Order: sequence, then structure tokens, then C-alpha cells
Amino acid sequence: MNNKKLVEAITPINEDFTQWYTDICLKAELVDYGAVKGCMILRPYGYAIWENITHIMDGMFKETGHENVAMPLFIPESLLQKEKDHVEGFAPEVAWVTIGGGEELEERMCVRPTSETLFCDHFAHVLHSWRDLPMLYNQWCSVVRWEKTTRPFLRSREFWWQEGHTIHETREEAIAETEQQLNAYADFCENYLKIPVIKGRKTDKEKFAGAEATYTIEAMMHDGKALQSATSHFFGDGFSRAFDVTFTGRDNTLQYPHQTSWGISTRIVGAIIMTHGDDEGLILPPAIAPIQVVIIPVASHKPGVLEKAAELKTRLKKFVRVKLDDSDNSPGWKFSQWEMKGVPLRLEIGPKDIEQNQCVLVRRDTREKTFVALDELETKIPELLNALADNIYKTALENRERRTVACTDMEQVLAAASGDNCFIKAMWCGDDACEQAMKDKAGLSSRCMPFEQEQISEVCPVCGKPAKSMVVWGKAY
RNA sequence: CGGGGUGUAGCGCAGCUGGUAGCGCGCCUGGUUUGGGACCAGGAUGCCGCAGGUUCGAUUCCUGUCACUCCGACCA
Repeated sequence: MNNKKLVEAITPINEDFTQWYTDICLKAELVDYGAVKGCMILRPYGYAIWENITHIMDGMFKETGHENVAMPLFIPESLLQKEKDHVEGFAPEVAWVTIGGGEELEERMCVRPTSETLFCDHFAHVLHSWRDLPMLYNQWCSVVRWEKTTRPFLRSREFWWQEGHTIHETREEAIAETEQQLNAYADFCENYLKIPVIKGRKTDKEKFAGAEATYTIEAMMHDGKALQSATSHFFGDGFSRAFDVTFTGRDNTLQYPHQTSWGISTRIVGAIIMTHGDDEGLILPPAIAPIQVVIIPVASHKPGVLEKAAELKTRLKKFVRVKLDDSDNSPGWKFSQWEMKGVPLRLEIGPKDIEQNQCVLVRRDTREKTFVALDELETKIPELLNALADNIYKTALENRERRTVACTDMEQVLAAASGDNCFIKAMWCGDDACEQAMKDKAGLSSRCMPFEQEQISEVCPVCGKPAKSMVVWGKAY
């Protein structure tokens, strides 16, 4: 431990979680701050993570018949205004363009905060017959919401995401689509990102502006706070009616289609950081890690070492994303640096190893070292990557379970809410006032009504009236 | 939007009872090193966040502003 280490060190995770988070975002070179408040620059390493996420998800969407499109960046005010709840929800946080080419515009336009209105306008143009349905569209883009408080990934004024927009002939079909996409998000988070999530439905208070129902996946971060990780909305025909989207049905009558939208954003990168990271820095799930194995030559000036390392890189490239760090830095520096950047596996190769035709593999999560014969790398590396993936999922799940409390009365709720952050499972009567009371008295917001319901008690802990459903409550990002 | 904190070299910071700046790390060059953040020697780098004000003179004092950050409110 010397001065250098102290200077470069990231804040310990249990000392100041938010500072730890910011340190990682900057020091692992994921983002930089842009010239405009709340606008982040995704640096190559951060973008590579997002890019891997987009590739996997894009494949999943296409597998289920979705097509990518690109919609305009601007929304004329009149268009945004068409759906009452929607505009009320978003108007306070949009950015407006009032001048173009030096001239005051006749009608101001907002920079899209989300594209429902644009899609609806477009659907109205291109939809004619039931034979045109369903239309299953998606776009990868950035959107702008003028947030007051901003943080890298978690809440930025501009963020990148995908937004799927679909229209269907029947209500049932649209509901099925909403559920299918929510499941896709949940599968992606659990299987690729190794983040355990709770699937459920939002209360009316928390649902999307203009939606009939909003479904969500909620994840718990290392500090016990909740992060809404993706949402899927069922609109019914509300937007269709507002935008006059119609088609001629099988019975030759004019009908309104049923609509959905669903999205996942760069916020999910924040979830990865806050779910899996530790005092040494990031821990990236192998599926989306830009570098899955980093090769660090030891005593690289000795004859044959760099050559051997390069040879291994060529071999490994065939089945993993690999980087050879042949920079001038000392091995110790490289170990720390790549650990901070969350690379799942490190491969050390030095003269002693070459003599014995072996190398050292070190797991990022446990830092466990294994000597591996060079001809076993093709089996051993995938094995260790899988073991790491399983372990970080397990760790995250244990954290959530340890911090989940079932409460039957307000006394328990208040006690739980005043301690460490946690998920609180409690029954709810369905009344807005009781939801608000949880916020006012305990500082808790409803995260969702999980699909997997449990009967914690018979009555709502706030008002004592018969309970309708179990809600997971928590403090949210 | 309210309250607190911070803006000085790439990063982390010091300095200033007013006289235009310094340390550590990093960076560049050369050499020695290399299995947990190496060492020696030499070198480069500053509109002291921005704008006003006070002053002979402001990085320093005052006002405003912007940015970052934390806490709250708001918010998907």
C-alpha cells in the first residue's frame, strides 16, 4: 500500500455507496460528463457494454418477429398534446426547440422523451386493414427528459434505450405481447446479466402516463434500494382513439387497434454496476463483458513470453473476447486495473509457466487462482466463466433474500423501513391513499404487485380494510 | 426546485492577513525492472470554473452565474 494506491483507490462500497458508484463510473472509464448537465458521454468501455446488451436483446426481439425502425427526434407540440394523460406525464420534463435556422418556429417541437406519439401518428398513416396487423416495431435511439437530479446511467437527461411499439388486432393479443416482452426482459436480466428480478404489475399511481397497465421488473441493488430495470406497457386502445388510428376489421367495420410499448435503457448498466460490484471495482457478467479474459504477461522482457502470450490470444479469440495487455505497466498495476474494470477472468503467463506448459487463471469474483495446463484452456475458461456467472447471480439473490421482510402491520413496516434498505412485502387494499401513506410515513414507494403473490396477512396494514394484493415496497433509485 | 459541499496542471489536493502559484500521482525521454498498483535521472504541462464588483493590483475579498456532488422534493 503506497501513496499511489491511496490516490487511485475507489471509495469502499460500505462506506459511501453513492460515491463508490460514481467512482466506478469514472475510474473504470465507462462514462465522462458531457458539456450539458446530465448528458453523459459513453466512453468506449462503457459503450461496449451497452453494445453487447443491444446485440443480445436485438436478437431476442427479432426472434419474436419485431422489426427495427427509426423515428424522428422531434415531436411537434400539437402531436404530443393528443393524449391527455401522456402529455401531463411528460410535458414537465421535455426540452423544447423554438428556433430553427435562425427563425422562430411557427410551432415549437420537443425532443422526444419517448416516441408513442410519433408511432401513433405513423400507425395512423400506414394502417388500413386487419391484414396489416400486428405491426411489431422497435427502435434503438436516445431520448431526452429534463431531469433535475442526474447521475450517470441511473438518471441522465439524455439516455439511450430501445422502445418497442406494437399494434394488434385484439386486446388479448396486445396483452400477450406485453407479457412476452416483459418475460424477455426478465430472462435477459437473469440469464445474461445475472441480476435477479421480480416481475409484477405497477400500481395505477406508478404506471406509465397513458397506459392501461404497466408491467415491470424490479431488481435490488447492493445497498438494498430498488431499481426499475425495464417496463412493458399495455395501452388498450386509448392511444389509438386519441390519435385516430383505425383499421377495417374482418367484419368490415372500422376498429381501433390495441397497442403496447416496452423499453430497457442504459440504466441497466447502472444496475449491473450496483448489483455485482465490490471494493475492487466492477464485476461484469461474462455475457456482456467487453473483455472476458485479459492476458497479462509476467516478466514480458524475457524471451518467448510476449510471443507465447500473443499465441494464446490468437487461440482464445476463437471462443472468448480476449485482450492482451502488453503495455509497459507492471503486472501488479495491470492486475488492479483490470479488476477495477470488471474483467471476469485474468490469465497470467510468465517464464515459469511456459516451462511447465501452464498458466494461471484468476476469477474476478472470488480472486481464486487456478493453474491450468495450456492445452485445457478451451474447456477450463468457459467452465470458470460459467462458475463466475452462477456465483454472482447467487450472491445477488442472497442479498435480496436477506433484505426482504414480510410485514403484517404498520409497526413492522416502520421498523423495517427505518433500518437498512430492504424490500418490504405487505398486503394492500388497493386504495391510493394507503399507497400515499406508505410514502409519507415510511418513505416507501410501491415497486410492484408481483405476479407470484403471497398471502402475508388478511388486511391492509395502513387502513385495516381487506387486502386485495401483495405489494413489494422499497426505496427506489 | 430547497439545503449542504466542491471548482487551482490529466487526476488527487495544498496555498492566498490581496503582490498572477506549489506538492503527490500521472504524462514525455533514457536506463534498470517485471508472479499484487516498481525504481533512478531528466523534462513538459496552469485565462486558479465563468462574469461582474472592490482595489494601484484579485487565484485570494464581495456579488452573481455555471458545473459537479451529497441530502430532500419532484420525476419513471
